[in-house]
Amino acid sequence: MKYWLLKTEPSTYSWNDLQQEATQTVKWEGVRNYQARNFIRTMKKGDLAFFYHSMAKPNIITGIVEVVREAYSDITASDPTHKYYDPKNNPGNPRWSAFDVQIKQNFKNSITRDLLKEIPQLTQMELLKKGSRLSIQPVTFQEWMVITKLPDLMK
DNA sequence: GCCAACGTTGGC
DNA sequence: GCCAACGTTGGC
Repeated sequence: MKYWLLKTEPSTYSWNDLQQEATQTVKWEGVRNYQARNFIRTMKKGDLAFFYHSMAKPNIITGIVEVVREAYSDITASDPTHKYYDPKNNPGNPRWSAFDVQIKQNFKNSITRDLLKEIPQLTQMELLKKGSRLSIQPVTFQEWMVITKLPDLMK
């Protein structure tokens, strides 16, 4: 099993939006970056991911989601009316992939980016690297273990 | 194949 | 709102 971090701007799609979904599941569409797409294609059912709010005040990890459907063709790329439309997409050989995630755990206390930056074991984390823009990032087992323990410590 | 120009991301 | 860093595009 692998671990991930999924970035989203809450003004676009938030943790609260996900909680409102009938099945607490969402199609993760609109990724238009090759590196992120390649990660999507390695995802397996049961993989877990942190749900991260970027461009927010403050930036936080809100909880954990589980991959419930593995990579499939992102149809928004071939829909001219969709904001994620990609005119260069070839529907016969789709260039972009989507996947589905479902809420696994809601952190009673969100973990702020500021807190993550204070943890010595996380200095190498992709999210915290200068200039890091990847919207889908692998998280190491060690990082995962450190971070999942934080909500309890914050009580 | 190089690289300048451009548009976007995203922390601060 | 600023601006550094990044990925993509396109002329050459």
